[in-house]
Amino acid sequence: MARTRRNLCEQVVHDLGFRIVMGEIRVGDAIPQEWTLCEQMGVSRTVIREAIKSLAAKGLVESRAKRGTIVRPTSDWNHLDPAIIQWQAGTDDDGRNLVRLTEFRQAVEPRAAAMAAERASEQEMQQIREAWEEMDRTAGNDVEGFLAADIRFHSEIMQATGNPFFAPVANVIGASLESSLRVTNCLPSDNLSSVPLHETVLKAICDRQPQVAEGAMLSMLQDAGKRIQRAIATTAKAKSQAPMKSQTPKNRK
Amino acid sequence: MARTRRNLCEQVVHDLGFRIVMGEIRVGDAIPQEWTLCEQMGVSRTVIREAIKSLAAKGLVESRAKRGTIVRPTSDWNHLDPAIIQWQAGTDDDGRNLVRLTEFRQAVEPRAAAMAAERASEQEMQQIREAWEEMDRTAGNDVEGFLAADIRFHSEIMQATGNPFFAPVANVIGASLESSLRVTNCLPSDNLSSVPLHETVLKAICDRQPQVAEGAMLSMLQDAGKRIQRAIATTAKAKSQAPMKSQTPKNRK
DNA sequence: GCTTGTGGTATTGTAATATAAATAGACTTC
DNA sequence: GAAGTCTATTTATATTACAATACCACAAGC
Repeated sequence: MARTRRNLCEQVVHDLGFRIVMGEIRVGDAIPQEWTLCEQMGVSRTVIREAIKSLAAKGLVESRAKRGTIVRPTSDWNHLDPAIIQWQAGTDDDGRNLVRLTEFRQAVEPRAAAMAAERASEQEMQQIREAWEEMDRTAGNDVEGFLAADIRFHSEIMQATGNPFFAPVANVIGASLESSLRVTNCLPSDNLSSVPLHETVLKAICDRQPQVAEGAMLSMLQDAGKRIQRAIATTAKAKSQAPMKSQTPKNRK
Repeated sequence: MARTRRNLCEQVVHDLGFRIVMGEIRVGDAIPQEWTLCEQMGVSRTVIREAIKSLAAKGLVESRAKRGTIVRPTSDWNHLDPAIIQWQAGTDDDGRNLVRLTEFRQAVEPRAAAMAAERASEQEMQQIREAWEEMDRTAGNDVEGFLAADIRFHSEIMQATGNPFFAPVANVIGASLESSLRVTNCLPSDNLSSVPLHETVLKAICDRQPQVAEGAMLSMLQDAGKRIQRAIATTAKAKSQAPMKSQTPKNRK
């Protein structure tokens, strides 16, 4: 699916990675051996091997001579790797993954906001403020632009913690917001309500009030979590109400 | 340095990765080109390329034809990757990295403990309990064994959240505890005091008391944080007091 | 002078092939 | 039947060749 990637290797990584994450190859099982993959995908062994090295670096697989390349237990996967998150989002038909993403954010972001309030530099506060201004500008009309600004707002806060271990959380935020947009299927006007919530967090950080920032971030995320739960419940109901209507094949352009 | 790794590629990954993380090659700069690395390390281009693919998968570098392979900004690094954490620990001479590790744990683990209390399965609770029993058994005599059990205790809690996005946090925990052991340089008897703290967390999880688990985990980590701060302060003072005494080469067996 | 195009060139990307090392599984030996 | 040995298969490494790409310098045109 999707457009051709920058090079062959990335394409193979994406293809194999997705097949593993979606469960086509189960944990502990071996993926097809190198030559088989070469023939299946029409590329040289060099490309296959380099792709497998990429997947191994992400913790997805492990290669050993003669035994083949086996899929490692999911607890070893680097779940915060952008690629893995993307592949998982692609298999998230019932929104369960989105719930987990949000849950993780609720655990991490409040404290991160507090830390940002404690020691964001002037420049970092400026970055956060600019992201918020962009949200304010695009709310109500430009859904794509608002999404990008929203992601940037939260990512800048992670940056402002001054602790690099928070950086990978930005990947979760991005995936969560994108996925959320798809699931809740909201109107541009729905964004308007979240602008003041973000403003509260922004002000608390700039005023160096960690407690306030933490609380505001938490309630913002809990609010988002509730919206997602509602959206999932309704789509699940819609599905169970009309399970016999083939697959709604019509209005897909 | 260190013993030879499983294969050539891993050795090269480790070597290059460490050089990048320690800052020998700065962000934005290009690493030596493939042939140069081949000659420097005495391996074929195949090995170098596969190693670079590994590093690229971890977000450390990015290759483009003709431009070379450049080091990506640190915000793109997968800071929760076990290898990167290990390399960073290797450059952490002043304990600043350990402080960051602990800080991150303080942000994540309390909520994780609460989640575990909410929905750990019987089996998961049993795993946590077994880890604690192992801590109890080794405290006071077996430093290595206690460390392993401690790591397992916290990792099992991450597992018990039921949310895979918490899994990579286990890497931070492992590195933090190992590094902490080195920095605080504690006696086996010092472990005795942390057993009851862990027991409180264990009991709260098994009794399904999220609030209690969260609070207990937080105070445990704050306690650890204080100990680390103290240890760093004293070593820093020791260093500044005697900066001319070559490198204390003596009592290292 | 400045922009735009054009080709040379160095570097990574891909391919093909050969050989080495490792190991699962069959086989042999006692 | 247990332990060691052999063999075949698969990954690991090496080598070579060529393709694609993008930096750079130089030339052409405004």
